[in-house]
Amino acid sequence: MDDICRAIADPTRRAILDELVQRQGQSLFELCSRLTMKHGISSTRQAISQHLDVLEAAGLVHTERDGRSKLHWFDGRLLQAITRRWPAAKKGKRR
Amino acid sequence: MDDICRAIADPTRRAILDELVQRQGQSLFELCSRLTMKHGISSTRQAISQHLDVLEAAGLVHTERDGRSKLHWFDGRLLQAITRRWPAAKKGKRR
DNA sequence: TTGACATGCAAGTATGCGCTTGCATATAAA
DNA sequence: TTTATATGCAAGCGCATACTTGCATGTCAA
Repeated sequence: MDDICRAIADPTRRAILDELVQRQGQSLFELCSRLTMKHGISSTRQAISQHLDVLEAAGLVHTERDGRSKLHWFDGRLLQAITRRWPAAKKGKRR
Repeated sequence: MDDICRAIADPTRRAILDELVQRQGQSLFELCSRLTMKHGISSTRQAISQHLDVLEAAGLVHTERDGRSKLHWFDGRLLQAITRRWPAAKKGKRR
């Protein structure tokens, strides 16, 4: 839970998740160019790679090697734990 | 969205949300003692107060003054945006 | 093999953030 | 009023972390 919440605390990592939702199975290079083009992110390849490590360690991204590329898939199942832990209903104020 | 994700990235703030879910309308002092007793958190009152400011700025906690106390309510509606933005389904890997 | 391509590793830097400390403000009781 | 209670404000410290830089590893084609 700690890893998940910290992983989505960074705006670049949230953009990476957005990108993977739009197109699963992207390589590091694909992600870098699409993040630059569509999300206005000007980080280096190494920075994106480190973000992907964080997302993978949190269980939000799964990977698979394909030759000299490494492909990435988003998996949002663990995010459900957030709304399960803190129900949305706002209880009325006591008066 | 940025405020929400950063707000739940801290373990003490997550414990505060847990406490408010269990008992809404707590004052700062109530929260401090209950966090110490039940969650093993040994932060000062000022630290908890700063965490509450972050949670309130993110819209996850609403407050109301009551004499010299300030009461706090949890509101988890904005947390729904997380699972709405990133659907849980994990698409199959392409082979 | 050589060369190009895609990623991995590691050290250094710098900003952000959680926390403490000290004092100030506001409300309620004596 | 004086005293105690509950919270607010602000400066400073230390650590975590996002980022860059440079080099290394691994894969494929010619």
